[in-house]
Amino acid sequence: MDGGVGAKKPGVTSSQVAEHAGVSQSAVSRTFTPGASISSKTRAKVLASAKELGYRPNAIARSLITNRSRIIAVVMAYLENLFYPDVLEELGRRLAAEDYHLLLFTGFMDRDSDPVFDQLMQYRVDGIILASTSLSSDLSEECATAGIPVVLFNRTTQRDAVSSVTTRNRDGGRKIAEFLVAGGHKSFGYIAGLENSSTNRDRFLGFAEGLQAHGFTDIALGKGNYSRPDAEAAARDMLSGPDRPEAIFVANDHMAVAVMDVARHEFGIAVPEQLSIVGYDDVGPARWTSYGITTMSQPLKKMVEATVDILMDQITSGDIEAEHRILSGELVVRTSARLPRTGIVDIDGRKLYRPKDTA
Amino acid sequence: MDGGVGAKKPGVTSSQVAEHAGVSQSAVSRTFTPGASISSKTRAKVLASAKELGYRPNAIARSLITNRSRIIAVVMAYLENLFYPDVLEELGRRLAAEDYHLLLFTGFMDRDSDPVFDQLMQYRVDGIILASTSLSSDLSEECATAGIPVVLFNRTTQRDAVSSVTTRNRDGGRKIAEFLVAGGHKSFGYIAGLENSSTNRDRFLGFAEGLQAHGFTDIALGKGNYSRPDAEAAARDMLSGPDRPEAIFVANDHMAVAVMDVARHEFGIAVPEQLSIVGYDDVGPARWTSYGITTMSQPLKKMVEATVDILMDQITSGDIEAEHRILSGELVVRTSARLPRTGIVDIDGRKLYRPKDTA
DNA sequence: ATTCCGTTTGCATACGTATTCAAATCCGGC
DNA sequence: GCCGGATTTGAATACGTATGCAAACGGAAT
Repeated sequence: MDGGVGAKKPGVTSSQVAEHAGVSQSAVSRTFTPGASISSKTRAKVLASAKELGYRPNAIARSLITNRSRIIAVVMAYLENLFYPDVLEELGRRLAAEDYHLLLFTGFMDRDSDPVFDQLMQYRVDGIILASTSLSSDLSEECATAGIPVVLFNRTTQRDAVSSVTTRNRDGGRKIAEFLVAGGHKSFGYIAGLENSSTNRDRFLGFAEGLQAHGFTDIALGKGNYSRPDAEAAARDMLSGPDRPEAIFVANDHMAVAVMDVARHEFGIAVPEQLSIVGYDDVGPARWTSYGITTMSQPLKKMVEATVDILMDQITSGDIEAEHRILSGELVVRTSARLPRTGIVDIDGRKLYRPKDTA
Repeated sequence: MDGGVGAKKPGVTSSQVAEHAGVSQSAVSRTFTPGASISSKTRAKVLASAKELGYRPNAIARSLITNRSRIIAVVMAYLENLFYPDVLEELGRRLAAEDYHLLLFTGFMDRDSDPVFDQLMQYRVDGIILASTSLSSDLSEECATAGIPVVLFNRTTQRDAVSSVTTRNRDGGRKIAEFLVAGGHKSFGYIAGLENSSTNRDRFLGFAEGLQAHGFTDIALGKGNYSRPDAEAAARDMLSGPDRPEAIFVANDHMAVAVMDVARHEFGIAVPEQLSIVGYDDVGPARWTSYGITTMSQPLKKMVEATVDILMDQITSGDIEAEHRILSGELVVRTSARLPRTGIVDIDGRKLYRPKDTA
């Protein structure tokens, strides 16, 4: 139709290298296939010719025949929350180490990320990582029957078909409750993430349980939806009421920072003297001295490691059985919340909350 | 179970669909090729069969024959600087709109990103975006002869072979100098990014020029290398000297935030009363009320748009001629620097520095 | 020299799709 | 009912690589 446009140069093929080196195309292929049967002599010849011609194996053609793309699809949202760029970077590192590559899909918030699913499948990716996103049940079913491993990162689902990597969010929420109660607080608030996310549900559940164990049943609620503007609005609402809570647990640091800004600069509230704020994730800004957020850490590197482990296992074994890895974090104590009298320990530079009794 | 290892299920092929629909494989192909010659009747038949069998065109096989992967490689570093995740998200959006996909390579700092180059080329990507990274001259040459467009994002290079998208960093630096001089400051400091990056050079050049125009030739220097720890160290150094500057221009917001933390919380310096800080980028944290960094904005969306435009143009035209797009930013005035008496205008909610005379 | 076994090599084929070309079909106008 | 042009169809081939298989090779033991 359109005359003579878009001419990407052909590129050197293995046959051309073969001819130049005076060997068969098979020999060239074997030269670049680790563990293939080839003499060091012809191998040297091939490598010389390849270098001279500027040959590079065509991964596309290779994929077609091996039925392996060596590509992992990553679907990720909330990139403005620094936790996820950090995850992305670590994922890139670890996948590269396994000689896998990362096809990124962004911008699909917490709802099912079905729109990108077709794209994924068309590229015959070897695995899928869903960070802060999920998949409708029939699609995860489809992955299972297609033999493509799926790992949910920082989310879980009831469905059995897909694996997941999370931390003990419920324990984390409970620990935060213990910490705040031990700190002498008497009234509490919770600013939620997206309400239908498992992470948010579990954190709140644990928090409520922990408070209830000490007789506190009343929790002021706000909806932050993991978004900074929403969290600010929720904070304004919660702080302007007649009896504002003494302590607020915010579902993640990204929002906790926003809440702190609102409290200090819009309401002139001193943190932690007049208000305690606790977050979750232990993300970069939480450590900045302007904030110093007390927060439940998530072991990012271990989580990524587990994710890649699961994928590699399932890819090489061909056995797609849902596996759930649940890791633990620490309550990192900084300056955004009033301290309990006891239970704070100092471990290689970090202050952690480790009370004696495990309730 | 199947005895072998790693059995990804075969997947439905166009031939299977063809057989099921009672047509030829060509017909199936044409059904999924927009603008191909096919009757609506057979098209309907094919679509029905495709749906029933769960057929999805194999992008890998398609690439092999069209010589187009519809994949763009993005090499990106400094993901801990929120500017880049924002870029990434916008890139993802825009590429998806053009039905292209994003193969991400991370972790290659400002030096040439040659290590990943082989990987890129093996996947026969249709284009390459280098954000805060460069390529050695022979490799960019290789791209040119291979007909693969390359765009540098937020960097430039002398070499003609590759395109680039930047902002007027030199003008930006100069404007910041004007702003600070107009604000009555008498002594100045500069905390640099990576020294061999064009962005850093240009910003400093403009800053020095602007100061010199008003007779200031002495600038305290620190090396931040675009890294938070380095910027903190440089700030400590600069602020602990006997005559610390009244105003510091930090090469980007990511570092400016760190410098501000050090000044306020380690040295107890009031900002902006005792020290003015100006950054660059207008990234998320610069807007947070704890910081309120006065900063030169970079028009992120327009930059990304220009980047994708260049790529699409060059891909469809096949004409790889280096193109350099240079956009302009604004000096966004917040609370981290003392204000000049005049020149501040209010434009839909943002305060900008727009002096009358363009020096 | 001959035999035998292990290693290396080349031939042929397969992967799943797009596209060229010629054959087949359609449709309105006579 | 037939013709001509436009549209639609299918057979064949190509894309660049990996791999099963049989043939060729190499060297050591006889």
